[in-house]
Amino acid sequence: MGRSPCCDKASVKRGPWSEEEDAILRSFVERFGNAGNWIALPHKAGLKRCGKSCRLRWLNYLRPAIRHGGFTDEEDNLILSLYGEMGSKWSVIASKLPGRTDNDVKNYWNTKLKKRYLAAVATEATTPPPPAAGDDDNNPTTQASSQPAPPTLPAPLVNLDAAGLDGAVGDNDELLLHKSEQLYAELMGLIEQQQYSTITAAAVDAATTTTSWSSPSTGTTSPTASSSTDGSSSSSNLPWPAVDVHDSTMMPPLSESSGSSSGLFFGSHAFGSGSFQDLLGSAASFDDVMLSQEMLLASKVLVNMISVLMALTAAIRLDVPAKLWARGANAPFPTGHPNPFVLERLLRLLTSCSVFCEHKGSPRHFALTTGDDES
DNA sequence: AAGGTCATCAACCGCTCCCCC
DNA sequence: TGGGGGAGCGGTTGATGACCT
Repeated sequence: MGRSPCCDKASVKRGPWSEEEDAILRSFVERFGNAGNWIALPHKAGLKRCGKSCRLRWLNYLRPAIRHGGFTDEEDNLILSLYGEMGSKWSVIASKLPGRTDNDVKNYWNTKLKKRYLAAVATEATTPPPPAAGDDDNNPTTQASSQPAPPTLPAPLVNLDAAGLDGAVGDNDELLLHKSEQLYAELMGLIEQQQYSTITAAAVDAATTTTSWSSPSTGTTSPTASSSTDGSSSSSNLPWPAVDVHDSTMMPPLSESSGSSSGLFFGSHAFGSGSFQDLLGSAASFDDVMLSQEMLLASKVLVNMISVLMALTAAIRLDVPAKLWARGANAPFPTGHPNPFVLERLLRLLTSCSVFCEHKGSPRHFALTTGDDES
């Protein structure tokens, strides 16, 4: 029992369209549109084609202002970014690219960009885990804020060094822009992943009633699951506390005034008294966060990391496109709970940003320092 | 030169969404 | 309110050409 087919497949022509058929379809649609019904259009136009086929042919090929091939680097980056943000929503992605069709974008992804994307994932999979807990010499926070030399850090998700960023970094703005786009895409992917992390409703309710943003150090709960040295192993079962990530008091002051340092400033007022630095120091080994059972704290680390990463990736964009910036600032924040795996990855991504800013020589790497340093 | 392999992309298929009756 | 049907979408297929052996 299936639904009836949209057309009689025995009586319609299939396969590539001829120039004559294109001309008939183009002429008809330009005069009458789809006449209110794509299914009926081929009969009215005198075409021996399925209505769906006519629609597809018009939308993907005959429609005016359609561009085929020749994707620019900017389009590549946007597709990568949007894919990381929303996945294979090709129609939505195509709508952001004037003249591009969803079919074109989908094909381009499958034949070109997907390989690049998978290569990045493969590179990430071969990188070593973050250093063990208590290895203060590898604390990225303290070194990024007080030492000019790049610290010894966990391997970045996006291998910036492999792209030749050491040395004459400032000479290759295109590369820098590309890398920042990669970071941004990775970040949006993490946010999406975070949104799908699971937690029981009971744990949510329990945590919500016992935690408070204003006193992070006291808002603790005891997870029933044991801590793991592998952050990804038990993530879906941990009863992370609820945290209202839409609470404006938790948000750093994102601003579009990229020319002003204050617009990218993340002071102690945004994170609580120095909590970001403290947390990042702890999170240099994510296990520390787990073992300390400072679950609420960890929740805030996640949110703050996302905020900082958004600003960082926007800051190191050399031209900071307004639309991208706005998208970063307004992107939906996770409403779930920190998945340890995601948190660990975020830490490493943040590390990448930190190193990147150091390489870039950007004065904005103060984003990794405390608010007190800026005043 | 011929056969094989791979990349590309137009087109198709089947499903879901959503509007209308 | 529920069902029918068109529109739209994402995944997949297949034809074609380029490249390799």
